[in-house]
Amino acid sequence: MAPAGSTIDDDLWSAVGDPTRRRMLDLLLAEGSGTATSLSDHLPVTRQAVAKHLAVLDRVGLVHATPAGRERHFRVDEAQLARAVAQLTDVGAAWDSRLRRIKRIAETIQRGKDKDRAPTSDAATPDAPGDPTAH
Amino acid sequence: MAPAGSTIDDDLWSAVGDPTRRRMLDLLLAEGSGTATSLSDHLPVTRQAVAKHLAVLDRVGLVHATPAGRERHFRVDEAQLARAVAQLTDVGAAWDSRLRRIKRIAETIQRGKDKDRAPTSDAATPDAPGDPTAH
DNA sequence: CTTGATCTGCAACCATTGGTTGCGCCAGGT
DNA sequence: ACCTGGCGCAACCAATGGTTGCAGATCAAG
Repeated sequence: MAPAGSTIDDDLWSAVGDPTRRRMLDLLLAEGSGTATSLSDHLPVTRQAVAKHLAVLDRVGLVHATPAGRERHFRVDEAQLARAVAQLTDVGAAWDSRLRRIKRIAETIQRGKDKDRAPTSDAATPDAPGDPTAH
Repeated sequence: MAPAGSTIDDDLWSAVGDPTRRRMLDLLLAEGSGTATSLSDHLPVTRQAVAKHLAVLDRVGLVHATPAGRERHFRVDEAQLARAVAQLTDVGAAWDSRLRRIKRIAETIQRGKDKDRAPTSDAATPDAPGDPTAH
């Protein structure tokens, strides 16, 4: 267990990795903005839990708060979310291509002479519209 | 906090959501197969931790083990991983389209902005067909 | 066959985190 | 002035990622 290399933006990933947080982002995107309590109305968790999640999302810059009277309105930082999405599709694309290559090799080996490819079950999405975000 | 909708395939997501598990899948894909100890050699965590992660991945069917002598070799279930990748890009696409539409709306508003401003009217937009976290 | 080196699984234990309840505080509408 | 609704903070609980330590297999030699 030697190398400690980590994908620098793991924070973004794990921020988006939580189902609740994904749904929160969804709601925020759908409604434009919202407070902890307003979000908790549409979620199966308490206001305080939502507040914590908002804190997390805020820390990685996926949302940011604007105080309005006695309320704190949150809205999504679209640019940052775009970055996250880019990473998502990035990883997806990487794995996808690997799977594709492996599958190709397997076929090549199996039928040592036929080179054309057959419809290989449930392939994922085609090439991701990949964003040039590292890797 | 009312609706308790939990996306069925959240398991797949959170399985892939962990950075360590992602790197494990990466290693397995790269090397074809591996054991807990062999993987832990290339990871910053102990063998036992890797074993636990392998258990998780096994439970959701992303990998499966084949006993070989006194070792247990794990290899990736490509089909299942393909499904996971599909979900990844799926969510990514959903958010992406939302971001795009929002941008469009923003432009529209800016064009006609001088007078009346819609409070949260854009909130009522019927938006995407389904819960993007669902599939 | 015995010994020793590994590879494995199991158990106890710690730290983080998602979640809850409960409280006190402050902004506002009546 | 008063009550109401929204927030933050603190205590507390359960699950999980991670560690160390140990007992049980199994292979390779001696």
